[in-house]
Amino acid sequence: MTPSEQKEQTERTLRADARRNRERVFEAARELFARDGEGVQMEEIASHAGVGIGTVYRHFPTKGALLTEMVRTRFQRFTEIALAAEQIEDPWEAVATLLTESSVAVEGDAGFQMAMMGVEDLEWEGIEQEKAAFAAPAERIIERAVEAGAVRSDMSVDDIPMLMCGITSTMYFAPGGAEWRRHLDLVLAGLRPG
Amino acid sequence: MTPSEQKEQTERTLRADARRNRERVFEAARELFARDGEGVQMEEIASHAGVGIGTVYRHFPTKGALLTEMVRTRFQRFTEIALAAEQIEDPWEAVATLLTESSVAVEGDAGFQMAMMGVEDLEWEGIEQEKAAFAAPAERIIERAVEAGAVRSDMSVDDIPMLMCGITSTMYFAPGGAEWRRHLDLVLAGLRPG
DNA sequence: ACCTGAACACCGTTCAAGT
DNA sequence: ACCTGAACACCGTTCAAGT
Repeated sequence: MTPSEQKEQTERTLRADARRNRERVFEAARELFARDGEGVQMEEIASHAGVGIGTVYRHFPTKGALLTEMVRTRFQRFTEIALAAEQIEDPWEAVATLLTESSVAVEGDAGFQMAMMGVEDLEWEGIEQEKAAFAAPAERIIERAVEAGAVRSDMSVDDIPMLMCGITSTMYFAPGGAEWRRHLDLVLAGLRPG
Repeated sequence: MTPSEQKEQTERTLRADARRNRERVFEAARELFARDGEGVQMEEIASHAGVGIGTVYRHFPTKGALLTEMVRTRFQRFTEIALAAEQIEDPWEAVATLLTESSVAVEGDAGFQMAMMGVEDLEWEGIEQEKAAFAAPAERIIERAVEAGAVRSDMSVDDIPMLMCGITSTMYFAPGGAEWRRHLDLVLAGLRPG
């Protein structure tokens, strides 16, 4: 049974009140992680969700599992962005939009920023599927740009998380500011054919 | 009294055995932070230094203070690198060497990497002097490169910590690997005049 | 089945007692 | 003056008792 099958099964079997609680816990965690980073306390998440601390642990075995869930939903957003960027006609614009929109998506979420930089060693195992779903359109965007001579010929899809991680580190270091746009500009310039 | 004057005075006034202990604690912390990151326990630092936990706290009021001291010595290394790079004749090579050597200096130190990325909010207050000492030669290197048309005309000294932070995030995410050199390559390409 | 919160474990920090 | 380590505080996690 794959993790996602297991999860679906769980969701189906869950009693209505339990499902509501699970959802509330996750929403509370998402909000608090976004606002305050990975440092929020489990007790705070519980009270924000209106449940006891034990209920948080019933649905998510560790704090890390809660983080992994949060990262999973963020990754789905990346995939949406990639699919939309693929529709852009100009090959370079597609690449630039992919990176810019992805950065914007990360901008307001301190917890996700920390996760992207690998601060805690996050459980990436539950996220393989989402990574693959993102990689497929991203790969097509890059291949098209390479063939059109719009980016350096050695650009690969593996450059994206690497560069995103760098831009994210600027967001995290200078929160609320626009310094990361400067970083993005430099990185985009570095991707042009040389 | 500036922090450094205070520190010097402390060092002078310290009893010989106390000074030796202080040094041992700092060395132990430096090694362990470098190897294992900011996660090392104070107790581990103490036993590695061969002193009681109370002695660690006698010399450094918090774990953060120990991290700040470690970062200070790392910054001094950056300044050495900048002064050496300034002697390089080719203006572009000076810039490239500055960034490359700085990256290499960060490579083996997980704790410093985390500090650079702002994981814990580090006390940067004690490090203003070291930052200024680095900024001076770095500024001269960049100005020369801008005037020679070797880098984009809007490059500034503030780009350096930003870009270093990004490269560091790659090191931290893919430790032991050479992926960060690819990141550096891209960044250097982005600095070329456009 | 699921929920709750008191209790436990772990680690940063303090402080009374020792030299 | 300086050192030590037992004790405290804080936060992630568990589990016995409740519905």
